[in-house]
Amino acid sequence: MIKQRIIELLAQAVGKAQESGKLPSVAVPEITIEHPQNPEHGDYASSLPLKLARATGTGPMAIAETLVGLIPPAPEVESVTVAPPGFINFTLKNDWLTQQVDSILPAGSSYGNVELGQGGRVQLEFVSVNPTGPLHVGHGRGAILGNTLANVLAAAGYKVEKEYYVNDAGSQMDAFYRSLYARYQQALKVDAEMPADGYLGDYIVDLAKEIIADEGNRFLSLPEKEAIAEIGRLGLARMLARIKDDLELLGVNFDVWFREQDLFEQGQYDKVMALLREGGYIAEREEATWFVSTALGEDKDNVVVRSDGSPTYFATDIAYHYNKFVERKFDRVINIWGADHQGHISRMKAVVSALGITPERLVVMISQMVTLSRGGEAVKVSKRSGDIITLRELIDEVGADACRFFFAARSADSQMDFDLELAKKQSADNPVYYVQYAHARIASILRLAEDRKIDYADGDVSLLTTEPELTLIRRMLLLPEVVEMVTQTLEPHHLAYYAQDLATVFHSFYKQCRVVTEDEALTKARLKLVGAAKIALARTLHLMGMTAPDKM
RNA sequence: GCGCUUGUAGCUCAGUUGGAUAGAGCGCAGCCCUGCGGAGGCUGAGGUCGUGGGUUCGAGACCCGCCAAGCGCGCCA
Repeated sequence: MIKQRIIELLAQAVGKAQESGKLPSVAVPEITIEHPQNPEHGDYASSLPLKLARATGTGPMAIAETLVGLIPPAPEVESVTVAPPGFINFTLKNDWLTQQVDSILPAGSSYGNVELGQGGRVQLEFVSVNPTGPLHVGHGRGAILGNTLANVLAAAGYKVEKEYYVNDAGSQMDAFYRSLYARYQQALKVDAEMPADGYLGDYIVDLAKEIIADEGNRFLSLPEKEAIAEIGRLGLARMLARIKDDLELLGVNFDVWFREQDLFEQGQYDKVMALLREGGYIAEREEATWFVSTALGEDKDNVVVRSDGSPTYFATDIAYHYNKFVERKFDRVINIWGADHQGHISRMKAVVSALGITPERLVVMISQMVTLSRGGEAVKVSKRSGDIITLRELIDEVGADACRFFFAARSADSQMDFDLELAKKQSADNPVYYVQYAHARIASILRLAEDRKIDYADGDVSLLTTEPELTLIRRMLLLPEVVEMVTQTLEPHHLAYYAQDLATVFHSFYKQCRVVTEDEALTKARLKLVGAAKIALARTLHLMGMTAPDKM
């Protein structure tokens, strides 16, 4: 990557300066470069002299001059200049820029890949909604966040595994099973009351009817406990299938669906509890079993086994994370949780370190709340009451691509209001279409070239000399940097902004430079250029899980 | 009360981890179709970056206080 190359050039200059004594041998801060906002300042700029000035007690301008004199000539770089109060500005060579078109074209759908991960194994666990009801829009946000991140990490050279943790044990599932049983009975004209902690949504009624259609009334004759277990199993399977369908509509899929129940059946729960006990992290008190988080600096201890002998969610989550790190040996685990789980993070980190795992290997991202409104009026959301806007309704209204873009374009840690009216309205004039339109326009140009049987494989990219052409190339070259940034910050929203930026630059180029003209040589060169732009746009859209249409 | 997150243009949001003149989309006021897709291009108006201090060559970003919003602080998950 060119960015890395510039950093190396700078590092070399610093090394030489210190060797020759032109620069005191102080510790050199990490060399960073950035894109100046003013294009007159070149393609890359470093404020290294300003930072070195403090440590060396020398004037930043003098340091900058010294370094610039020691930067070796490079085929990529046109000029290196000093600018007050102590910046070093790099400008790239035009021929080098145009040559990049010839390297993007063969890269194709792998364009944008970087080697950061070195095959490190990363697990991304996200959505993981209790299968007690359909997904709603907030879950969609987490799904898109996780899926986009997975795509980017894979592009950065990590081995990524996407996982959905199915909470098929625990009291909430129990309430779901009992609710379903009550609805089942009611549908068969048997007097039954909904449990006090039951789920009231209509989808349970529908589920009960589906089960009756398939299985009839045979569960009525079973003892209640057995009937609930049988119906529960069927309901769970159906609920999971619906969740899977909804996610697939969004283009989100998982490599592993991990069942909470397995932690018990495979003995991992017992194993991890024994480990914690050996480590002295377990205390018995008030008839319950506690994880002594306070020993690790937490505010309070947490119950792992209730006084009735049943494990808490926290307890199984401990076993689950033991499984991730120790049994399955992921180098890094990224969990995406909803904002309401935020209080769970620090005790999870504490318990991970109690198990002897470096807590830095666990990253928990919080996807903030999505509130809903209709035309500015808030919509209350509650799964219990059944008053929810489902993810599926949203997809039906605005389409999967718009959903993907809309959610991915916002940073995870600021909460967002989703105005359903606005989302609909925006779908006619949405950045989604702006970006996809750029791709379709290029496809149209390439179709024209094909119709006219123009073979541009031998196009000479050095003919691309005008400002709109070079700007477009510069923007395409940013994609690997964006992939790198998203990988480092775990903030996929940069991708959405890049997509818009790239599309803007293309549309502007399109207005100023006609591609297919009488000038055969220039036509071929520009066909190569837009071909490369198509590759960059398509890759960006695909990383976001969106389609890159050739026609709209 | 304590913890996490947020506060930037009328609205929705970026701001590359402390750099040069704070940006985009929508909306608003205009302009541009003799040519590859006008779902487009161009110009303009619009900002005490919640607030008060501090750190330094330099702060929207970092530290402290305050204000406001959301979430959390269960033997729920």
